[in-house]
Amino acid sequence: MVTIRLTNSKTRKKEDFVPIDASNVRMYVCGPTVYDRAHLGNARPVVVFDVLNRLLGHVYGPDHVTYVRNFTDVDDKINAEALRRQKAGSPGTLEDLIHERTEETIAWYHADMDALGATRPDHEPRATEYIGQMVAMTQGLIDTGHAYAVEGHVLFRVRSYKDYGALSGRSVDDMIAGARVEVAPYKEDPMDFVLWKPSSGEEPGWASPWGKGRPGWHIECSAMSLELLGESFDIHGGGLDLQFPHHENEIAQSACAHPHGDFAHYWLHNEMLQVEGKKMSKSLGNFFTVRDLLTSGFPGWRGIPGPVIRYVFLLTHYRKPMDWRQATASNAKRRLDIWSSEVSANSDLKRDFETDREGFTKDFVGNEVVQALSDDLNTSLAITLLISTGKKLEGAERALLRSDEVEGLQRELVAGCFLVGIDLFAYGDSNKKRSEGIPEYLAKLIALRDTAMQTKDFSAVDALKSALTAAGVEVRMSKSGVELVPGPDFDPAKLEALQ
RNA sequence: GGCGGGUUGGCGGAGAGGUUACGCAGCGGAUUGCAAAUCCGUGUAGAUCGGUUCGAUUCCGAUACCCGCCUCCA
Repeated sequence: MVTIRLTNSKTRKKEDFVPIDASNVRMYVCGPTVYDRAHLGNARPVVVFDVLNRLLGHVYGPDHVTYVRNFTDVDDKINAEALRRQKAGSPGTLEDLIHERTEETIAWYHADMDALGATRPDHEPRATEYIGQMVAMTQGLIDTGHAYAVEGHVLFRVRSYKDYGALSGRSVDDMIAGARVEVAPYKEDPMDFVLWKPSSGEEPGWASPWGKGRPGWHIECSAMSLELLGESFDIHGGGLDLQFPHHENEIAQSACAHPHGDFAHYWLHNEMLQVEGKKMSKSLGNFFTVRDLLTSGFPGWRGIPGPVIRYVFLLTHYRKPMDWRQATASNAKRRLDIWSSEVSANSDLKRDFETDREGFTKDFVGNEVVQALSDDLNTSLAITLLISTGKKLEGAERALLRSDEVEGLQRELVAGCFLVGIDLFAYGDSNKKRSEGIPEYLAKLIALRDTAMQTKDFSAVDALKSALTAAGVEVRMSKSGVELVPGPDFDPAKLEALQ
């Protein structure tokens, strides 16, 4: 069996991955707060841990991996949006509006992440469904002296956990030194963080021993991972920005509430996303959602297919800052177009793959690709290997191959792509859909060109060619024939206008 | 101020203590009604300084610069 190696934030080292129970490998990843559309940065951990989930499934069997990713549906921003809607005249109670908002956002999230080829986790718990467990865990922490209730709040006593700060490499004293921490008069120590806080009149709240209130953010993940994965599990993932304080606080809570468990054995953190070299932010004007990219893309484009976005993500190792750039996306699209056209004509292959994608992948994925992914998710190297497989199917080399060799390379390419979450056939099919209407122009162009070859008058050919180019269709002519390829800015409406 | 990460050819981006990464762009050639595309070939590297070594871009140390986190932003 392949040994997976992962960089563990807890030890800062790349380690062999040894599951607690190989028949049930367990992973928890912090999910989104569902108050609005996911932006591109939100998608990075989704793709990273989706690849890991697929790899674990490949190595241990899909039925032997449990992947949990939560929805945080208790949040001030959600409340604010619901309140705004109520004031704008939306019918229903505030609670209805909150529910409406979270349901809507979760549906968006699913649609957007599905488009990126991310498999849905086995469990997607919502914080509001685990309030009882959070209250119980909080009470337990009070009982053992790790937390205290004051003025309707419950606070975690940071000094009661000696390893606090170990994950992020800080000491409580250092943190206080440079600190921008909220100093509330009721805190024993400025670093103490909230487990439960009171809700005012119109805010949503749940009954608790400390009055009507709601859980703190950190306790949510501790309670949900305990419920679904147990006191000890294998992998905990999330963005690097969550390492402190969120993950540090999770560890403190879980370790103190369940001193006999180990909580997570391996902590994985993905680096952040940048846009054209800068941090994505609303003030810089380079902020966009996944949906924006899927439907619009770059200026002049008409949407970027999800697999193309995923491919761009895969080009950068998850522990390095990733830059989202138009040039990279263009290259990615081109590569996927080439790959899908290389395999799309093989309908037997398509049928085999679509009958059982996981089984097909298991059987035909290249060993080197699995090795690359197993080495701390080296997706960039995996892509390089796939490029080299793809290259063998192009150009002069292909002519030297026997048909069974071609078939073998095609299988390897399809399987390798699927292991990193790209379905080449589905991608090809959606491309075909986009280019509906093109074939008739192809026929027209060929006819015009044939005539022109006789008459030597190419004006009609050139006119149609530039019209097609203007509509975003790339025109490729050679001795062997004419090919029309829709580009990212292909606009069917402009094509209609030609008639 | 504290903590962490990074610095590879024009750009992006890997592996390996000694042997071509790779992709894009560039350049030369083939092909082409023109152009694009395609095909063949090809140059360029590892922040700085020091150490270990027969030999380091790869290991160790220092310096410089960049980035992130320390704010319920993934």
